[in-house]
Amino acid sequence: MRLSKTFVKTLRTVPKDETAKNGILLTRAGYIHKEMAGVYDYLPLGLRVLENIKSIIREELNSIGCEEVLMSALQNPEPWTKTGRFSDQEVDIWFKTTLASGGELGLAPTHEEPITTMLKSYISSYKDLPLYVYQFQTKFRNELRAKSGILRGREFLMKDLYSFHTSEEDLDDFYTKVEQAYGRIFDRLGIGEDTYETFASGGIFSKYSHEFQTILPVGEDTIYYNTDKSVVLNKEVYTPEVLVDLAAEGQKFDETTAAEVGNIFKLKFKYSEPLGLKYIDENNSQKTVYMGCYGIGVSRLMGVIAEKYSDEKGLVWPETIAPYRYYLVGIGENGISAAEEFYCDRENEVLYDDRNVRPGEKFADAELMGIPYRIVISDKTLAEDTAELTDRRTGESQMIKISDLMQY
RNA sequence: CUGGGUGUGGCGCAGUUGGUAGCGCGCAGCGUUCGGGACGCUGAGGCCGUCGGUUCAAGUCCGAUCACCCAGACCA
Repeated sequence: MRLSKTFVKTLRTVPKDETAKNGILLTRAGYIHKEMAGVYDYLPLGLRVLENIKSIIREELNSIGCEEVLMSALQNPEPWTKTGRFSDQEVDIWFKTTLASGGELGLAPTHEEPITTMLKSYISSYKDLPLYVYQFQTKFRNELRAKSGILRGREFLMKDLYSFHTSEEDLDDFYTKVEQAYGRIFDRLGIGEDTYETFASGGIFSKYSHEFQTILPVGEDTIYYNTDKSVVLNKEVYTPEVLVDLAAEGQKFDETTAAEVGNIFKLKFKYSEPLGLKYIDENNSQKTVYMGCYGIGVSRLMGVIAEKYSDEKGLVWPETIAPYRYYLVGIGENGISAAEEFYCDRENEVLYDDRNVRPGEKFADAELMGIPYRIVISDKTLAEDTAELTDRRTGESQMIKISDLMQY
């Protein structure tokens, strides 16, 4: 991308209505634009980060046999009524609206009901199972109070995966596969070190669920962990009985705040039963499908990573999700034409600052935007037949041969 | 939802005892600059969140309402 051609601009001042670091930096660097509280637009750079996060998740889920779909955001109340979840007393974060003809609609806060209902059209035999279906989808939740930049929005992007099985053992097996896939995903996103699989309350049909919590000062959850972090649990289940359950009684636990980036549930029959998702087994008898669900907050992850990877100068994206790998600056007539030559055919990995502004401004924006590597080609470096390569994270520069650079 | 705070050009702000809006950044033009957010000159851009009231006169006073921020509660 040529910076001279995009509508996005960086801001020197801190927006008045952002106080969380992720909101401030992402806004200043031109990744997001706020529409209203908890509702954001993703600009070209922000969209690329989101897409990079999605790609990593997609690769890992596809590798364990998941299939991607895209379901509707508008919700027919009927299946939700069957599970009792269309009630505002049950689920108090619905956005609801009416059809021109008078009927009521909801904007999906999650998708257990519609996917269970949808798959009734496709699952009839044990031969159809297991099945793992996921999507990246905008969810709507009418939060009483949106806050913390993109960490807690009313409209946000989520990956939700649902699995369907003929037995509890099969559900357990797949659940383990997802746990492992999630571990790989968070590693690749650069937050593996600080992300813990955490015991949390499980709802009606299973004792516990698991959350993936990333340690973060502005996180909304409180978690407890033992000395070697082999047992980590959410405050909501930090009770003597649970510690006994986990064979961790008497151990010393420390407290910290964390942001929930993923949550996995063994639903079993919670939705398949009331919605009638059944199959015929080998003996020609009707059985109810076992289900699991597995979420990852995609837009929240972008905020969490922005919070974690940043310094006083701006963002510092991990290479795996950075919108571009290189930030290119040409200085002087010859420097600029060499930069043009390098940029040619590398539009997808190079953010080329071809604006007619002074170098200092470009350097400042390169740092604010958090592009992993900055390449500067100037008449001065060309005199040595080199270009300067600077690492955003360490700030260290090295001179590389122009001929080597052009090989990249 | 409870408590506190804030709404004035694209962004950040000032605006006195009520008298018809100003600064910095940004933006446009010209010139000088050009490896760490340069500078000079010229210029464009706002019925002051919204509605109502008081007044000869309201950004300023009164009432209502909406939005945004923070803390808390809530978070299927």
